[in-house]
Amino acid sequence: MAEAPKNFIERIIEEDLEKSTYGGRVHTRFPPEPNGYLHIGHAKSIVLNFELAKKYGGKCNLRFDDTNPLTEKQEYVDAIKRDVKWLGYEWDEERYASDYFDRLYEFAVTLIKKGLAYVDSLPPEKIKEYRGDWNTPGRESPYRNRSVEENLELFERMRRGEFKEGECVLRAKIDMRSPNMNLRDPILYRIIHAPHYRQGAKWCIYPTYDMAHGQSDAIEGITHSICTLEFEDHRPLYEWLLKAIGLPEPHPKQIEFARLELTYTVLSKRRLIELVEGGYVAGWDDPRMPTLSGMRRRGYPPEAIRRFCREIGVSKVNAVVPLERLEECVRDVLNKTAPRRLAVLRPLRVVIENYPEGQVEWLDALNNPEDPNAGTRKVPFSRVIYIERDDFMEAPPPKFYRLAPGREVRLRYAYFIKCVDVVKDEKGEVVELRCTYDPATKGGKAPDGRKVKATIHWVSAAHAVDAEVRLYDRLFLKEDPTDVPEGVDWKTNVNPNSLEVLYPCKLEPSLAGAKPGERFQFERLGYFCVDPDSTPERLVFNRTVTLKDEWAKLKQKTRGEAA
RNA sequence: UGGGGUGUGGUGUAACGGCAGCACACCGGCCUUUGGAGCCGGCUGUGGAGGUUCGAAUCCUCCCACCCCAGCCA
Repeated sequence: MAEAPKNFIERIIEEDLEKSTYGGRVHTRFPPEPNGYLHIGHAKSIVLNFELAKKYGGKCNLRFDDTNPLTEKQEYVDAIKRDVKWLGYEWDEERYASDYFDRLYEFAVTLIKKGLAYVDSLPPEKIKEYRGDWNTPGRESPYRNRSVEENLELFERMRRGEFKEGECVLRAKIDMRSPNMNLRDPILYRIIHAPHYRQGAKWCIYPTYDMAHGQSDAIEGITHSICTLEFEDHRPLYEWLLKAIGLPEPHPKQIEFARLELTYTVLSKRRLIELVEGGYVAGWDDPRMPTLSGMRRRGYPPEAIRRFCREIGVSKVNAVVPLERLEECVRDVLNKTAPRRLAVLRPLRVVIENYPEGQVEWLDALNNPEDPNAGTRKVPFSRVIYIERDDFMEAPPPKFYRLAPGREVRLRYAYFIKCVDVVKDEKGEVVELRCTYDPATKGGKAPDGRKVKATIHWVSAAHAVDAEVRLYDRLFLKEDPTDVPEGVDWKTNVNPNSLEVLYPCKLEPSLAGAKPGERFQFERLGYFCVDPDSTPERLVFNRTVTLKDEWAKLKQKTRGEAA
């Protein structure tokens, strides 16, 4: 068998395995901060970390990087755990950086004792000023050379709450002239007089990311600490701290990869919050949101998201992936798994003149042509049916194969019908079609072998179940939603038509008992998922994704050429 | 402007000194009781200039472009 192509991270891991850098161990972690909901970008990291562990017989922890009590909440922890599980992963250990606060404090004391950290009493503005910039080396704080004893005492007083926020911080003593800003005496501990959602009022000093992350990795025995590209500059600090504290070797290895970007999507926490708080969407789980909870509600199967994350690969190149690619994965999975049903979204009444009044036939329909084991079901046929408005045109253009005056088409699983008359209202709008059917074509087969160009879907009017259907389109008008002229709000790129609600749509009766979360293909239309808002009295479906539509593409193309 | 990183078809990724491959998209054909699915075929690429080498996407030099860094966020 041909070797599966390896990404650069797998290469590094295999080299470590070969050299036994970590005694043959592989231990990764997914380290979210519980201050927001997980989105498709996190999914890339989740899939990467968990599947790397699995592939090499290692472990993967779920670790909450909860070092900032101002923004973190248990609610987010719960949501994150739910989403990771939904995606299909089980962590080996559930850890919290906040559980390490005691040890982290001891690490800080160790650094002070080694003369590698000091309490700085410069106010925030001064610290910023002393840091310099890219072209100017920083200056050393006048407090940089306090004695170990003084630093120890000051740090202890910080812990006891004797200082106000901003009055002092603990800093690593590295190099104020370093071209890497992260090495200009980075802040390790700051004072925040706020209770922590897990630690309560125990602490009023909290470690920064740099102080907490690598040390947490080391505590947990993480071997490969995978993060995104923006932390590349932090790696020297990551390594410096591990060594300075004297954590046992081998130290975990930080590896950076490019985060996911998707067209027609924003993934920054800040922007996602703006969408929710600005009322552009109904909430974090709005089916238009790129959050995992939104996608779940939209009807995306977790398998599709996993597949997508594997397909896009891992590298260090900032890459924007077309949204269509995700949708293609969704279609792929649903095509194999979603039961087919007949549903008419925009009903047009059709009377079959030569079909006996009052007669009903229950016809056999395949549940899934892709899956022979899916079986069949019965759908009722009668004299009055609904078809899709789009499936009829009074003056059909070339290449339009569906119903038109005088034309014959097949009703899926039923009969051939021919349009003999068009009924309009006073405004000239088509309100009803009069058709005839050919009794010899029952089941959709013509014994004389004649062909029709199209097969359309339909629902018996007398048996139809009414439902609300929510049609979703991309949330933004532009591939890059943040692309706006100077001074213009990026949210002007929000698509005003990203949601269209249809009612009453007509469903075949077998859909009557559909439960929230159930997914179906409405034939010729797309995949649909029952929304949690759905009740037995009023069914609500979300359109997950449309089917590929050659006709729509053709229409668009000819329109483009005409323009 | 200092530092760190990255450039392979339209898009995303392989090839790690030896035939530039794969997937998606796109185009064409076949098939079809979903204009779906499936099947077959096709197009398009190593950022640029030098150099080393029998041989360079790969090594060297210079240039160009893009991304990240000046939070007591992560």
